[in-house]
Amino acid sequence: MFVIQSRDKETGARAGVLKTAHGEIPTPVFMPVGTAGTVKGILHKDLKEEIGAKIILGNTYHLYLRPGIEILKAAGGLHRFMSWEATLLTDSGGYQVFSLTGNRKLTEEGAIFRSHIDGSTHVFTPENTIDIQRIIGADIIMAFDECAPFPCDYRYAKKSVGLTHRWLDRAVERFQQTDPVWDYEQFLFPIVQGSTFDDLRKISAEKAASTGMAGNAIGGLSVGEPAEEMYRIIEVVNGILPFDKPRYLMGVGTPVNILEAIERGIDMFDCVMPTRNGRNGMLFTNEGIINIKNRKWSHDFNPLDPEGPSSVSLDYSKAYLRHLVISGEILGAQIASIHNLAFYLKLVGEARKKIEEGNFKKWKNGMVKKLSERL
RNA sequence: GGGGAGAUACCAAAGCGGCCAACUGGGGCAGACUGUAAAUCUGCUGGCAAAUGCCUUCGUAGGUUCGAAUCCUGCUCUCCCCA
Repeated sequence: MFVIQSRDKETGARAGVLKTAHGEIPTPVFMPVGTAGTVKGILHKDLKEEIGAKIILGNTYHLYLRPGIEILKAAGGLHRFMSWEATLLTDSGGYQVFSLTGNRKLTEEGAIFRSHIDGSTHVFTPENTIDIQRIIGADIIMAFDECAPFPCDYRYAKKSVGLTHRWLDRAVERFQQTDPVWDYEQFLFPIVQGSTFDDLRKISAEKAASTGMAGNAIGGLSVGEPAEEMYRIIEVVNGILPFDKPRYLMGVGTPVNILEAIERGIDMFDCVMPTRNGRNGMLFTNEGIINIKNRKWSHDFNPLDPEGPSSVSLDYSKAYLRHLVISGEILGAQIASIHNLAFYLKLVGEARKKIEEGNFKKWKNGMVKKLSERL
């Protein structure tokens, strides 16, 4: 499902292509997050044409609660339900184990959740999250894990990793014993955990690799730890994960985080930052990061981004977007999201090009400096 | 002409003797957000020192009181009802 096409000589960066039943995806790739079966506020047409997305995410926890698997099954799976014919990846709900602390209880069997919608109780297990993801029908599905918080003491991290590994065995077994509900192949990715402890991360990477799945993911990062810790862990883990399989760094991150991770051999990314932060007025541009709500943009009638990653970046001015976002207008959220996503996709696309051209390192260093700028 | 109600910081609106530089909304300013419980959340919003402090504010001019946005008197203005 994955072919590496070129490698950077100075770094661990690589360019490849990811193949699923719903298309070919050049890597490195950024995957917009569409938790509830929608990248909030964005039409699929814009996702494809303006942003250039070939793969987006869905979330098992959210889709299971609403609309529910009965409807998703009746609809013919999520692709059909949401009319998205390109590739889909679903997270298992593992992250909700982390973010819904207080509404959940962990046991050996799985996680007992309280629905954030109506308070009802549900249980997620490694097995039923595979079953649910079979029905949802994403091309790439994730193992159910525990995403440990940061900071987290060694004892807890070790215990947590152990649980995640036992859950992984069960998920792989269920995955191998079942067939896709729909007529195409699905791939299961294990998730490496271990907090910020190198030895735990090593054990976890070995565990993930040993499953022989088509790709691997690194979870439990960008949860509050310093960026340098994250980069170190990526290096440790990528030293062990199979080289010829795709590596997915879950939930990361800022443009700089992504470039640093590409340099260390990551192929896939997802993050809510371009959409959520965009809705809240944060814009990633070729000039630097801007808070469009700030007064200083009130009379700036220049395009959002003169280098225009998307047409909206050129069609609308900073002053206009500021007005829309401050007024709470829906269009503001849409324009900001489209622009930011296009920016992210273009950035990783550019990284790919530089890897192929053999001058990734130099380009990356220049970009990191530029992208750290706060305007 | 007669009767009644009210004037509070950018706006709206509480407060009706000390705990009031003054509740709360809105607006304004800034910040946060990393496998989306998020079109959400947080802080600040009289001036100056910016920590404990000091100074000027509640239509206006006086008064009562140890002490007033809060009580009394005059004045100005606004709104409502009846003629």
